[in-house]
Amino acid sequence: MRLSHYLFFTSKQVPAEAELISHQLMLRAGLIKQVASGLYSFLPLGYRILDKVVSIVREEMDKAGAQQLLLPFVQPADLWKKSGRWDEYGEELLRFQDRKGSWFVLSPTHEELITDLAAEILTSYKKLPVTVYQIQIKFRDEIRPRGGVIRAREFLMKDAYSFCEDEEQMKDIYERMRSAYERVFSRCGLDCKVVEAESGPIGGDISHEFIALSPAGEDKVVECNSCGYSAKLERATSIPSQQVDKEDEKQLEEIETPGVKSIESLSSFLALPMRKLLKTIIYQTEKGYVGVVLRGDYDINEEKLKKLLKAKEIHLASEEEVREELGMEVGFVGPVEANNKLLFVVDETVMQGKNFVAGANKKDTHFVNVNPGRDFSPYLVGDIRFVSEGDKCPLCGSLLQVKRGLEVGHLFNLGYRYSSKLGASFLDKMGNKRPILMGCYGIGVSRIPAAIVEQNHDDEGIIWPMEVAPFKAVIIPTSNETFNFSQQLYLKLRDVSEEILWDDRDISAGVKFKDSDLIGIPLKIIVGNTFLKEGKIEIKKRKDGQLIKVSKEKIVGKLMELMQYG
RNA sequence: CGGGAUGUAGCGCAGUCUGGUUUAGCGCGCCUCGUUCGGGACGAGGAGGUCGGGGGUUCAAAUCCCCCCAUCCCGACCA
Repeated sequence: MRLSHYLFFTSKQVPAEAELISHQLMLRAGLIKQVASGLYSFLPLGYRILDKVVSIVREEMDKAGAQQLLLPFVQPADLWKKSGRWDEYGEELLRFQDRKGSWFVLSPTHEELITDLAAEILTSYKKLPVTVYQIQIKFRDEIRPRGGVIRAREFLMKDAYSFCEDEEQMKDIYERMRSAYERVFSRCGLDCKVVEAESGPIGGDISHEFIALSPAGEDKVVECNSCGYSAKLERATSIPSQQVDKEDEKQLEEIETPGVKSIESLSSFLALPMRKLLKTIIYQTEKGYVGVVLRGDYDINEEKLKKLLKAKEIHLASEEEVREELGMEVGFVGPVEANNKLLFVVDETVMQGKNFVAGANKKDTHFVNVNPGRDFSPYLVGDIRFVSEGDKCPLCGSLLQVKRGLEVGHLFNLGYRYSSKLGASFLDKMGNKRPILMGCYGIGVSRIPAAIVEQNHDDEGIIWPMEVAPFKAVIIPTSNETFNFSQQLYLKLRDVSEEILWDDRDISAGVKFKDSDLIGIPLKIIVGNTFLKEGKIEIKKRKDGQLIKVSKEKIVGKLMELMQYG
């Protein structure tokens, strides 16, 4: 491809709207262009990258035995009503009417459609198991799109669905998908972690996420360097940093704390570390009000709380509710002498401590030397906190680290949630009607290029791994004297690979070098002074700057080798 | 949804507070000519703007007021 007529542009200036390095570089290299909030065009260079990721995904899915199909982007509402998600999905689901007034949605995901399809076709155990996938546009009306293509509203996703007879088949396919994912991400040049995850609104119990580690990531991951334990922060457990207080239980005492409402201010007011304070938070649940008690240095994990309580809906009680219905004072809430008013759920770390400070349920008053068991009794004790830096690994006891990352892939065992609601069942060997066991496996395809850039860049720009680079090499003539030869070389190389660009633009060599490095082309084929003096063509690697000189007779072979093995 | 900010040429910005010689500027980019030509060259000339949209105030509005739209950032209840 000759660059002089290629639809691309580069920019020295950092676009004002871009915060993340990947977003900035993708805009500066002219890979993407924003159309509206969360909507992006992929320009030819960017599209070639995306297309390579798509090919990798397709190859690995096919190898794993999945069959590609294509489901519509626009779906009728009634399927969503059947599955219950018309009401559950919320405002992220974009709904609209056609000219006849029928309701439709722009697909945020395709479980409904695929289950409906499976219900019709997969009626016998003889067909199972089956795995299908598609690479399709999705639309989620995100509250706040951010980071360019990292969190866009319209995005490209690979979603696969498996249909199994039983858990044994399910496990087999789940594992096959998992190793396919490992190959996909490693071919993309991504450094990924597999972590235990929450399945969120999609449903299901077993779930793993593939996280590309990056400080720009939106997700937090807990990991142990010595035994390899890793999990999403929401799900991670730990051995608390301070195990058991050895001190004696002291006399309960009331103290005045005028206007001291937050843990931070209480900590500095009393000159005590946050872990010696108790925070008590009141939730409204379908079982009534629940007081949640945690050490001051931990944050509450609502998902864990929900599970422990076996509650469907929980939300924080408002200040008015706390004051008017419970007669407690916000800022000074505590578990002591309050068991008659509400139940207390207590984090396990609290039970190991002694002589805490807690709210006295009176304005401007706290108790000191509060001891769990003696001064209040919990209704439930469990792990309801987020792991924090400095906690110890639940498996081996080493220090845990909290890191950021980007979710690029997700595996779910969906169970029977969709098959039972949408009537997808099959007849087993015995002639019994049973619901199909489903799995669902996503890859955020259009987010991958951004994740790669996050992990592969330097001050000059992007450094594409060979397999996803938009072009593998660019021929750069540095002067008029070498232009003609560069053209001959281009014509010759064009016959063996369409992965080579020819920078035939009438501009100075410096600009060509800079552009090539910004865009991230792995190899520069430089035809310049060295060619005029020594008859040698230079090949310079983007990654490490290594310079290789070759004669024009050997250039094709050497290039083929480098393009294949990097 | 709450808070903060921004909207002026393809991109990055100044001008707005204090309305009037501003024909609305500057840098990058773009076009022409010449000199350059191995890491974002230089000179000369040139094209490009309904100042986000609508309404209002005024002799006069990019500038003041009202409404709308768009975009970005932070937060979404940790008492």
